[in-house]
Amino acid sequence: MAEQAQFEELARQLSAVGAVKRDMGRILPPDCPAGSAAVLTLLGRHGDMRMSKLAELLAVDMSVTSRHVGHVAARGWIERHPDPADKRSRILRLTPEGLEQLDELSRRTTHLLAERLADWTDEEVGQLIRLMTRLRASFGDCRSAPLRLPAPVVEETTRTPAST
Amino acid sequence: MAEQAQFEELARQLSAVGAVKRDMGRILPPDCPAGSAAVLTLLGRHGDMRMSKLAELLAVDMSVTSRHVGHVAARGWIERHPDPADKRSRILRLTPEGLEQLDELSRRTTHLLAERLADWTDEEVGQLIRLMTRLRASFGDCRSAPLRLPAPVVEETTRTPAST
DNA sequence: TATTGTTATACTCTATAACTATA
DNA sequence: TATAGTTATAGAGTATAACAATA
Repeated sequence: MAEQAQFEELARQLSAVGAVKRDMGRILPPDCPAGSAAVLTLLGRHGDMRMSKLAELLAVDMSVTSRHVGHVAARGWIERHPDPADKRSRILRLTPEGLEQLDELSRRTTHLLAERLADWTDEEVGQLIRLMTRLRASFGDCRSAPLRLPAPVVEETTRTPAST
Repeated sequence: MAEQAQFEELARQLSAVGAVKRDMGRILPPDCPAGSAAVLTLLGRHGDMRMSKLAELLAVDMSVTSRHVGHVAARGWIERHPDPADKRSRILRLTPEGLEQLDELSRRTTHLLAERLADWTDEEVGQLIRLMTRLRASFGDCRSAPLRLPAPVVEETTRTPAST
């Protein structure tokens, strides 16, 4: 088990990594915001799937997924086919144009990372990937398990209260 | 230098880490969204500072910083003192109430991470912190250096390689 | 009655641009 | 003229809730 100071530092790093994400977002092709890029990437990796499956992989609510998918479909990058096994479902599939868009995405992100991480070794990048993957796994499907808050210590603690 | 497949995977992990951040955000105290928490955390760590310095640490535009600071100041968690050396500037300082709020933040995030990362070793957490820190450093202050996009492969590459 | 997916609404975070007040 | 900070506006991402269609 790690120490408290480490946890605080990790929390800080998680908060700050947003800057990196935003930097990545700036190179995305027109009409293809981060949400759309994530949809294309996951469909490219895992193949055709239903909305619910995609929402799970994206780790966002299905309403959010629906919006992203709508954006992507409106541009002809994916198609939504009815699921013969369940008429409520829709099967998502990349179109050839979607594949092209995905290739363009790969080119851009790869190029950016190659530039930014020019002095990283293969092993270092691999290690970061492994740790981030594990981090996500450790949080996993906690979206249902609200977690126990530490007893709300509104009053006396280690620190003297500001007597009002 | 790492391989392309690694860069794509890292991009995916960066995109997906948002789920972890959102999970962390759900435990924040009332009236204290992530932006406010970041302001308090950085002031607690680095001590009093000016807006511009805080904006740099947050790695966001100063207009964004101004909004977050306004929110935090409105709740009495920080004070904005005039800078005697430069009347355009304002020095930010945590109040005792801000310190309490910061303690509560620490408690909650520490508790959550201790729960989620119960099976992580001290060394593993430290490694993730080091790699994320380095990642941020590698991206660094690239907000000014727009970066060269890979030649827009729409038609033939009219312009190639940016020879430094 | 429960589940899949969509839509409406609201909130947070962010950047750009216009503005003020100082330097 | 340039810089520090504020505010207005707009865009992206997300969650909740209400809803439709089907299981």
